[in-house]
Amino acid sequence: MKEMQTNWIGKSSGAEVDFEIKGQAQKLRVYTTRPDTIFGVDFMVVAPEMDLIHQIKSKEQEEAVAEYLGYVKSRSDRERMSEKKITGVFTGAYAINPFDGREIPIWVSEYVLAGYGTGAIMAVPCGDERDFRFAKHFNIPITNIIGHHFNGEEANATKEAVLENSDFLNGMVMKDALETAIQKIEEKGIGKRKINYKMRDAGFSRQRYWGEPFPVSWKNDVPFALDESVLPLELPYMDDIRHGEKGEGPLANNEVWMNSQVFAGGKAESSTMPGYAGSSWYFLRYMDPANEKEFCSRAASDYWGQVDLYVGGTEHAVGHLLYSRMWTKVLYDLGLIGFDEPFKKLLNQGMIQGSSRFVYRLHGTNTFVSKSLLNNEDEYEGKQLDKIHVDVNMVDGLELDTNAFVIWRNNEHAGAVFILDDGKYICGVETEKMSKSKFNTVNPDDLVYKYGADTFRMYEMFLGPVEMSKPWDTKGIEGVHRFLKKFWRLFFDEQKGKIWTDEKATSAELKVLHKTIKKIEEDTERFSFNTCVSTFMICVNELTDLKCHKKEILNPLLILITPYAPHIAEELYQQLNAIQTSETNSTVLDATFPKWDEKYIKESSKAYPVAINGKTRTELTLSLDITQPEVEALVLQDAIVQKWLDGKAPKKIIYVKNKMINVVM
RNA sequence: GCCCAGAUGGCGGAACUGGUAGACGCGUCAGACUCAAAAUCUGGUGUCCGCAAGGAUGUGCAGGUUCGAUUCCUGUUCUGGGCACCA
Repeated sequence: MKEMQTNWIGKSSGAEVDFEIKGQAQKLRVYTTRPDTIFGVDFMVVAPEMDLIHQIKSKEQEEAVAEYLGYVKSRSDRERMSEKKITGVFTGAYAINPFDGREIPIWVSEYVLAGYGTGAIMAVPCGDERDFRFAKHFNIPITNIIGHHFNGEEANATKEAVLENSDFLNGMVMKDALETAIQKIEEKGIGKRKINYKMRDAGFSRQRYWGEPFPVSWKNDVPFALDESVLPLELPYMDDIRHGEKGEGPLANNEVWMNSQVFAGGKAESSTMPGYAGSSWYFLRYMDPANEKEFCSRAASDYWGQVDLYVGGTEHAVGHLLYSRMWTKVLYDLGLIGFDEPFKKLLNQGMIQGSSRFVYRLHGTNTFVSKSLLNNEDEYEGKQLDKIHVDVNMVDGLELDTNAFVIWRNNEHAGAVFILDDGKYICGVETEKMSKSKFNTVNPDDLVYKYGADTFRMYEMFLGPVEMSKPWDTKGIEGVHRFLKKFWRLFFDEQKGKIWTDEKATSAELKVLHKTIKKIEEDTERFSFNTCVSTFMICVNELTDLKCHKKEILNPLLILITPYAPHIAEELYQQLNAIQTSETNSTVLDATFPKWDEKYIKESSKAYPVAINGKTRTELTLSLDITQPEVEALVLQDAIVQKWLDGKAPKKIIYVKNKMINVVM
């Protein structure tokens, strides 16, 4: 998560170094994260957009350079990104290595980006894969400064190698040499340490209606901030929110707004702010929503403090989390709030994935082959196959409903021919992100309708640990539903109706209740919701066995289960306590969470597993305050232990209180 | 390619600090209730040998540490997610 944010900000540390250019006053400034490799520089590369090229190019290379720049211009950004062709041209100029005076050819290539660093790099082919490929492609000799770590076949970006051919860095491990090199560069006055950032998504405007309007006024193409007295600026109501004529935001169509007095003679900005503008700080506003003077009073934010828990998937790592952290830090630096991180704790819930289904079409035909007849997914009897997503709702398990498939999406596959296996068309399966384009989405409404929201909610929790991703599968939802019905039967009987009593609970019943409270408290605390559900199941099973219908037990249990099955808990709570809706404290949500008491749970003995050489052979029930010598005596008396010892004396007997006993022979 | 996460029965998973592997649920098998069905209840269910008692084996794979490893260490394979010319 931190890593994703770091990548997004694009923080990298290294140095900027100036290289003299042979026969010219100009210098070439490069940015590198690996100054330790400065003796391995075999060529320089400048981004095609840099003006410097025209100043340094030689007469002989002028034409070639012009031709290359023309070629680069003809390519779109997308092409440059997707086709990783190795292209470039020599400028005819040479840089001078400041340490050993070596002449280094300066090239131009599109693999270097103008927008990052200085738009120029020092290329070290033995340590950087891109540089290596470039050097190979243009036959530039490669200097090896890392000895056997470089095999001549591919670059090795290690920091662990001992440097060679590196003058004053010789014999040093690279990661240590890094610091030495930077110091030397600064000493010589030819460069300095530098930390670089590259925000990937810096655009802060959207051409749409919904979003906060910008509090600026445009005058002669210059934006001026509005006076604070006219804030907050509110989005005007609009019926028609189509784009403006030139693709601007919909606000552009609202003449009255665009020229409103608020903008003091200027024009409004037609774009609005992106979603994260508001989502980055709304939790602060929630602390003091009616405040007319400021976004949130310091007293309110000091009182409420940081958000205790942030639950979100990793997909929010940069979009939302990163920006709220930034907002918070800015507000903290301004002294407007007293904390510099918005959230105390982060919980990354896993993603519910889709289980996709595929059909296989013979390329260029309307014939589909059952997966079960294929040896691989690419071809069938020498013919190429197309692997196509099908709607999971037309597939029962793995078997495709071929009739539904034919009429799917307006008879798209009318006239389809199927090559079946034993009368069935078997689909391929893959687990992927749930997405409409993959036709693997399922609608939770159907399940809520059939089983109710409590069952659905509990089943989702029962699926497994929250932070784990897994494909959606409704197998097993019946089990949770049965549990809730069984829970209900502790209160109501189909014939007799209400069956709860005011009788005093037995110690066995209290034990069940209190160990449940303890476990639910602990597991909820560590977000282990799946084990909470199973704890409730165990509790209800035990109370059913005990035929316990006592209010003394059932009432605390209802409070306990409220976060897990809120609707059923509320309903039963109201009935059990004969609450009239007009009464105060009439909801289970206002009830006090039950506390467990050690005295009901405490055990005096334990059934210890007895192992011989680590393998469990029998069990011995022993008092918890028994001593080592007592244990040894009892263990040696045991018939099964004696059988395994076969007359020999054990080497030692390991006894771990409350855990186990192991006899080593 | 790089980074992160995961791998345990037929299935989802449990075992929290190294201490009875498989809790709980699904599925399945057998039985009870019923004219029948639904609902509900009882019992069995990792694999292999055995009538049983019992034994062997078992947490992706190969090693290691330990009296004892799903848990710790080294290597490796597969699956999912994210990033991807950022020097």
